Order: sequence, then C-alpha cells, then structure tokens
Amino acid sequence: MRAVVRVRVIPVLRLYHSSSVLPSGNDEPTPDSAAAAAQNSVIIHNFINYSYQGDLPRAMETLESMQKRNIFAHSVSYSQLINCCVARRAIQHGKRIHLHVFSGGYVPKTFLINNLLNMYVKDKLLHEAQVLFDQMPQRNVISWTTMISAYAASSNVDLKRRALELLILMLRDGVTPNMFTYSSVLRACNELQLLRQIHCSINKVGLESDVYVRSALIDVYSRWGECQNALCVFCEMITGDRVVWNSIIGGFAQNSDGDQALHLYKRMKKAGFQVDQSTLTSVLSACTRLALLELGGQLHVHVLKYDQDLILNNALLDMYCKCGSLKDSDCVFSRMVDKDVVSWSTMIMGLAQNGFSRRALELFEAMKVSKIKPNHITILGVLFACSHAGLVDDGLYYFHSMKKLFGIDPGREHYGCMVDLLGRAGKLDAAVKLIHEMECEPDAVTWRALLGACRVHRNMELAAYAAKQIINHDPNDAGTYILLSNIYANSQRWDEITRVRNAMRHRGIKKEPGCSWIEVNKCVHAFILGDNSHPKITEIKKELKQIIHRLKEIGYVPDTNFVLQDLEGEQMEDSLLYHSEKLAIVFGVMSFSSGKTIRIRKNLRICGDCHIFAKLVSKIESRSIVIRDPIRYHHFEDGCCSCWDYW
DNA sequence: GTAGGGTTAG
Repeated sequence: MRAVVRVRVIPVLRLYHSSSVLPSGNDEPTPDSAAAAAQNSVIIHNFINYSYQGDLPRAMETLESMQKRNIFAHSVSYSQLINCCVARRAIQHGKRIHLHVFSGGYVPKTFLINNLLNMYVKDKLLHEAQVLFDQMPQRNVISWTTMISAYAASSNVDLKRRALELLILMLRDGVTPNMFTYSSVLRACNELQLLRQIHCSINKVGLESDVYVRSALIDVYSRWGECQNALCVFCEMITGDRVVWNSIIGGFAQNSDGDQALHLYKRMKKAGFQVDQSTLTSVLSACTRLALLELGGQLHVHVLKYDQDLILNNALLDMYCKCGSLKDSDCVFSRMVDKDVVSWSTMIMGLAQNGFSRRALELFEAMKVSKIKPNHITILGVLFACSHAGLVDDGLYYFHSMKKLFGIDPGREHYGCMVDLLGRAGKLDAAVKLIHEMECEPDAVTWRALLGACRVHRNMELAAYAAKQIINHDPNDAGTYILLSNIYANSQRWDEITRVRNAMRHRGIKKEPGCSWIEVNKCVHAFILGDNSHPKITEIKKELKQIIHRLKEIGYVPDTNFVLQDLEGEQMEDSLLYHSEKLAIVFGVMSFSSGKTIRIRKNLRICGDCHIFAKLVSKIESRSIVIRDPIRYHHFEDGCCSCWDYW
C-alpha cells in the first residue's frame, strides 16, 4: 500500500531565507559567484518543494546536485524527506540523505538525527541506529526513547536488557523519561522487582493515567502472572480505552482465568466500548479453557466480521477443537483462506486429542504438501496422535527423523510424548531407557508420563519411583502424593503412608477435589466431589441411583481398581458413585433433549469406572457424551469411546 | 520525530 505523505507546497520566496546556502563569505559577490549563488538557491528551493510534496525521485535527483555543489538545506526539509523514506521503506535513499547531512561541515539538528534513528529502527537496523546514536552531540528524550523502544521490542533477551541499561544512562544524562519512554521500557522488564520500581517512578511523575502506560503496566504484570496487580492498575482507571480493556481481558485469558476474562468482557461491553479482533481472540481463548461451546458459538457470529484475521480464526478453530466439536472446527479450517503453522498445528493437535489420530496424521501429510513448515508444536501434535492411538512405530519414526526431516531438535516435551507413547504401549523399560538417554534434564512432566503408564500397566514399583521423582521436581503436586500413598496402601506399607501424609501436612498440600463442569442454557453448573450445594443435587443423586440400577442389569460392575482409597466394599463403591463426572452426566441427561450432546469438562483425568459408566449411559440413553479431561477428550457413542479404551 | 492489546502442547 502506498503510504500517505503530507503534501504542502511552500512558496519558494518564503523559504528562500530559511535555507542555508553554502559556501558563503563576507566578500562582495562577483558576478560569477552571484550567478552560482542564485543557481544554488534554485536547486535548494526545488529540493525543499520536492521534499514537502513527497516527490522522492525528484528530491533525490536534486540532492545529487546539492552533494556535488556541497550546498545544504535546512534540517526540516531533510526531516520531511526521511519520513517519506520511512513511509515508503526506501532505506537506500535514507542512507544517502544520512551521508549527505553528515558531510561538508553541515550540522544536522537533533530532530533530523532522531528521524534517521527512527528510520534505522523501523528497518530493524539496530546496529546502524546505535552507531548514529553514539555519534549524536546532543540527545533529547525522543532520541533516547527511540533507541529504548527499539531494544525493548526485540525478541532477543540481551537486546531487551539493553533497553533497561539505556534507561539508566538516560537518567544519568539528566533526561527525564516521558510516557513514550515508560510504555516502551516496561515491555523489557526482566525482573519483577524492577517492574515495581518503574511502576513507582511512573506514579511519582503522574504518568499512570496515560493509556499507553496503563496498558503496558497491565500487560507486563499479566505476563509475570501477577494478575491481581494488573487488575489493581486497571481498577484505578479513570482514563481508559479499548486497548486497556483488551490488555486486562487478554491478561486473564492467558493466565487461565477464563471466568475473570469473561466477566471483564461483559463489563467492557456494558461500559460501551466496541470490541475488536483482539477482544474476541482473548474471549474465545477463555471459552476454550472453560469449554464453553455455546458462548463460543455465539462469538463466531462476530468473528465473521473479521474473516481475514488469521489469529482470530486460529483462536476460533482451537475453541471448536477444545470444545470437542470437530465438525465445526473442520468447517472453520476448510473455509480459512490463509492458514499458518498455528492453524495446522491446532487442527492436528485437536484431531489427536479428540481421538482421531489417523486423521491427524493425514492432515500432517497435507500440511507438508501445502509447504507450511512444521514447528516443534506441530511435531508434538503428531507424536501425541501416535501415542494416543498406540502407533508406536509411526511415533518412533517421526521422533527419530524430526531433526533430519524438519530441522527440529527433540525437546523435553517431545521426549515426554515418547515416554508416554512407549509407556502406554506397555514398553515401560524402553520408556525408562529413553528418559536416561534424554539430552535435557527430565522434569515433572516427563516423570508424570511414566507414572501414568505405570498406573495403566499396574507396575507399582516403578510407579513409586516415578512418583518420588515428580515430588523432587514439583513438591506441591497433590495428585502424586495421593497416588504414592495409595500405592503403599496397596502393599500395606503403613509406615510409608504415614511418611507421605506427614510430608503433605508439613507442606500444607491438600488434595484437589474432582470437579466437572457442564454448560446448560448459557449457565455453567459445577459439580465438586463431596459438595452438595447444587440446587438439584437430591434429584440428580436419585436419578443416578436409578441409572446405576439399570446399568447393573446389563452387567455393569463398578471398577474399584482405579481408585485406591482407605475404604472397603460398599464404601469404596459409594465414593465412586458420586464422582463429579457421573453427577454432571446425569444432570445432562435430565436437562437436555435426547438428541443433544452432553459436554463435560473435568479438572482431573477421568477414572476407569466413570469411563465405563459413560460408555454404558451413551448406550442405554442413546446419547452422545463428550468428556474433556486435562489431557484428552472422550467421545462416547453407542457404548464405545473414541479413545478405544486406550488413554 | 519517540509508545499499546490477540492464536497452537503439558
């Protein structure tokens, strides 16, 4: 797109006196020198006019004559021309102007050098900008801010640090930062302590009401996971705009607090602010985390307004995948004109998590044909697909060839996926061997993958070893303590149980109760193990008992193997009976007409008994049930699950 | 002449 350049034709006569015509002397002009001076003036005036008109080719042609004659115009004209170069990305012309204004004893004004700095920065030529900055005889707040914002915007950590160093040098130089400086430098903050110091300085000089500064503060606090601080900055808001709202909504959405993000979204609309692509992307991401298909579907209507927005479409695609509605995600994906690596990776992972591994691998092949280069997350999706479908050979092939085929080194997460793949397939020894071969240090996630396999394949000894490793890496992982104590309970090692429980008490770790959520008529109902606060809990429990009774008639036997507690017989069965997902399923059966899919989200992985229960309910009630646990999705239909009991 | 927000895994 051709940039708009301000056109202002300045009368030649008025500008005549503002330009410098060099060389000049005190002697009386000779007729020859008078003629030359007149000619020089004409050249300069042409240059001034071309610069103001944005006629870059003619201005550059005239500049050549000026260079030959060693004559100069006022800095304003060069400044105008430099801006024209920036707008048209004509860096080569800009470099010629740079050389010209630093030759022949001409002294360019600070604002002109600032323009040159800006030109290099916009073209990401940081080195050139820094050299020029170092040469500047005088630097004002704009010179410093231009450099600081350039470094702060870099993705390189060392360059970001340079932005903070420059801020210190700027202060030492006696130059006071302004709102531009603060909103830039905040993005380079690499320490929370430093962020707090800068925040204090901003308050001290009263710049916190600037919307740019405010959105930067919210953004940085959110990035540090300090959502409450971000919210404080937001709540102090007297002045605010759409971006400030987007910053706070995005902050909560990215920090997995979908409820708060949605709450703020409602407030934003109520306050009369127009939502845009960024708002919708964050809100969709919140719906994704909370598995709110109904609300997500309503947002889809607004997304259509921005049908060319790739990031927004990717968020929509992910929402449908993560809400287990593959028909909708297929539809969005096929309609997307532009697809990037995120679109493909989202879809591959979505298919894999929903149990359509073969389709995920087929899509990966299609991606290769489309010439979009896979990244490390794409490969993770591929490995996940292999892992969850028991495709051990395919998984090993992709894992061993990822470096050669796609130039991607296997990272910790790829090893984790392979441990999972081998472990699920019962190859526990190979999984342990792989952990020992890892080039990077295994972390809690890696050991958790092994632990999951140990549970499935009932290898208690190895499970205890893996659990200890997890606790070494993540001493607050409640689930692992519980599992470890259950493993010891199984072998009746009471002394070990006491040790584990003491450690939990000592560290103040409490078991996270199982929780399931279901969206009914735009309202989310939560079911928590041991909590009877749902208004219809009595009816639900009554209905559940009736369903269990019917299931037992067709051969259902509660599977107590998955839940090892200090309970026996009927007590253990009872504890299984009220697992949150069972209550949510029954509530779904009671609330929805028979054709509607029951969709449930869980905070913990589904247990074996609830898995059998969901399969049988899907059969006797002729219902589709989708349960999303933290790892994957289970689509229950006519007594079968999409995971084929391999999870 | 210097500054802003959004998407993919576990």
